[in-house]
Amino acid sequence: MSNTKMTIREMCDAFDVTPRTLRFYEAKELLFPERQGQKRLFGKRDRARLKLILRGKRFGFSLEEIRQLLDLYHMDDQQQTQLARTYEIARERLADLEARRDEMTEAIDDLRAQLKWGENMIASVSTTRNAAE
Amino acid sequence: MSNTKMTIREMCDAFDVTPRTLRFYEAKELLFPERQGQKRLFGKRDRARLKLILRGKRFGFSLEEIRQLLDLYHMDDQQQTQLARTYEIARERLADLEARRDEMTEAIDDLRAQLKWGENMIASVSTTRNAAE
DNA sequence: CGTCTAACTTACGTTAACGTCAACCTGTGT
DNA sequence: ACACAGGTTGACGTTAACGTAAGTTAGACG
Repeated sequence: MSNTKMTIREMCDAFDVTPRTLRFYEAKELLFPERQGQKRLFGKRDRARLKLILRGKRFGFSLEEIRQLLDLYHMDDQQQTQLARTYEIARERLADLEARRDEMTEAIDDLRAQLKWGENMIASVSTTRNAAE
Repeated sequence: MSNTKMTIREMCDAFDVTPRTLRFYEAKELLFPERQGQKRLFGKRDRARLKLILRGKRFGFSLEEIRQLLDLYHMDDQQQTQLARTYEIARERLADLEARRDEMTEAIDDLRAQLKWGENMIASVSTTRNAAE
């Protein structure tokens, strides 16, 4: 089930990462698996976190930056004092993301234009093939 | 002017990078400044390249991946043989970028929802402030 | 000519994010 | 009881992307 605790190997298979990576993330306080004896058990919370971690990496965030982002998703209790502060950080991050997405859209448009140019090139080359010599 | 060759320092000031970074990029064959004596001179082509490099980095691409992307923008002559192949790679990259942008949009929506929740939290906290004790 | 300044080369140092290896524990099957 | 599969903790190795320091060279200027 989706609410079952998973072993480290199940996690690795599910998310395509190595055990070392999961232990590393725990050491860096990005994940907090329970312990049954000395073995790790990853619950729903950690799976959600890992998903966000991997997503963040794809966006080029460092693990440290990701850790801060994760805290935003984790403020279910306490932290009333820092709540407003955290909220502000979240707004900045959002602005960040939006700016990056816009820039990415720009890049996509650039590349599209480049492809258009490439198509013409290919067409030109195939029609001019042996008219040069 | 925009078509003047720039010294390394001018480049650094313009793009906010260090000399070491520019030399490093040259060593990795991402940039190809001319040489006047032993000094480097960066022309329009290298400025365009550097812009794309920095953009790529913001998207989380490695320098090696960026180098391949740059080659797409550089096929002005020769390479007729590999043109079609290069074109295919470019299409894949484009699909890549679009997928990432979509995922980023998803992340943005998630974060927006989270912020909404945070607003309610803040409101709730400030009205319930001393009703607890 | 001497000295500055800006660039250069060479080379070793650093940080992040894991990989890899050795040695130990522990539950399960035979 | 014994082996073994799967997990664990160090601890050292590796790669990417530069930082940094030391010594060299080349043109500008008083």
